[in-house]
Amino acid sequence: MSDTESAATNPAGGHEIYGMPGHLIRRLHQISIAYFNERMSGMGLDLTAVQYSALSVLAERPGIDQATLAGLIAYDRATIGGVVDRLEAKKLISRRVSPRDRRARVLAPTSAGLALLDRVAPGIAEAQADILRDLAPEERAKFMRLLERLVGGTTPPAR
Amino acid sequence: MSDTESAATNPAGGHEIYGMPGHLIRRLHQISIAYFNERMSGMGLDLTAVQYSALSVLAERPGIDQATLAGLIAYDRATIGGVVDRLEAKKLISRRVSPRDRRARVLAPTSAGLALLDRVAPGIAEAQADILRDLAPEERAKFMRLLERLVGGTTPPAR
DNA sequence: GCGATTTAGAATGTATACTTATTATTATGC
DNA sequence: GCATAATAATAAGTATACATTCTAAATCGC
Repeated sequence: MSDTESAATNPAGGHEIYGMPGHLIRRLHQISIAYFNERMSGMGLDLTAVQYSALSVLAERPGIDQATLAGLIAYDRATIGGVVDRLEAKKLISRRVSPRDRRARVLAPTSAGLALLDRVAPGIAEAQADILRDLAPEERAKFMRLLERLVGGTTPPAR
Repeated sequence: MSDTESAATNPAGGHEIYGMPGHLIRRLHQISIAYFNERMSGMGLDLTAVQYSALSVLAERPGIDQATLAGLIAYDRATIGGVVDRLEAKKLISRRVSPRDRRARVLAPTSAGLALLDRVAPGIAEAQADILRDLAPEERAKFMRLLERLVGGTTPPAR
C-alpha cells in the first residue's frame, strides 16, 4: 500500500486493514506476548507477561494497594483482581487488609516472588531483544523513542 | 531510563518495566483499542476492532473459510469461531457448510455487513489517525515503516 | 481402495480486558 | 455528627486469545 492511500480505504473502494496502525500494533503485541511465553515455557516457568509486570512493580513499591498497582501499569482495576488472585495462589505475593483503610488490600512480593524475579530476568531480557531483533541498533532506538512518545503522551488508564 | 541500561534491570538491581518494548507495545495496543471503541460508540455502533478486521477481510475475499480467515488476520483458529459467531448473530456475515468440503464453513458478508463497512469507514480512519496524532508526519511514516518491518518479518500465526 | 495422517471446526479451560453494578468503608459537607 | 459523596474491591457479563482435545471429514500412501 502506498503512502498516498488513506489508512482505511484504497482506490478500489476496499477496506484494507494491513497497513493500518491498529492492525500492525495488534500483531506486534501478539508477537511480543508469544516471545515472552516462549522464553517462560523454555525456562519451565508458569508466569504471564501481565503477572510479571505486576510482580515487578510490587518489588519496586511493596505495600501499595490494588488500585495503585493498577494505575502504575495501566491495568483495569477489575482486571487486576484476577491477576493478584493468581499471583497470590502461586505464593508469589502476599495480600492483607490495610490497617489504615479496611477497603484496601496491601500487596507485597514474597521472598519466593523476589527470587522468581531474579531468576526470570535473563529470559525477560531475551524476550525483549527478540521483539526488536529485525531492526538495526539505531532503528531500535528510534522505534523505542517514537513508541514512548505515542504511549507517554496519553494519560495512563483511559478511565 | 538511559540507553546504557539493559531492558530488564537497572543499576539498583530492580526490574523496571517502563522502558521495555513489551510493556510499551501492550500500552499502545490498549490505547489503540480505546480509540477504536470511542469512535464506534460515538457513532452508536457495536463493533469491535477484531470484528471489523474480520468483516473487512471477508469483504475483500468473500467465500473463504474460517481457517483461511484466521490465517489472513493472524487470529487463533479457536478464537475466530467466537468472532464469526457474533458477526453471524448480528447478521453481518453468512456462514454455510462448504459444498466442496463438508468440514469447512464458507463465510461472506451480508449486504448489511457491506453497508456497515462503508458506514464505519470514516470512524476507522479517525481512530487510526488518533493513534499517531502526537507524531509529526515524517515521524508517523518512520514509525509505520519500522512497525511493518517488525511485524512483517515474522511468520503470521505462531502456530 | 483402505488404513494412517491431516485438517476444519467445535468444545473446554485458563488468562486477560473492560463495563456496569454492588458492597463495604472512608471522607466530606454543613 | 450524620447524611452524602467518593473510593477499594468484588461480582457479573461480554469479548478476545490461546492451548489442548475431540469429532467429522478429507487426503495420502502404498
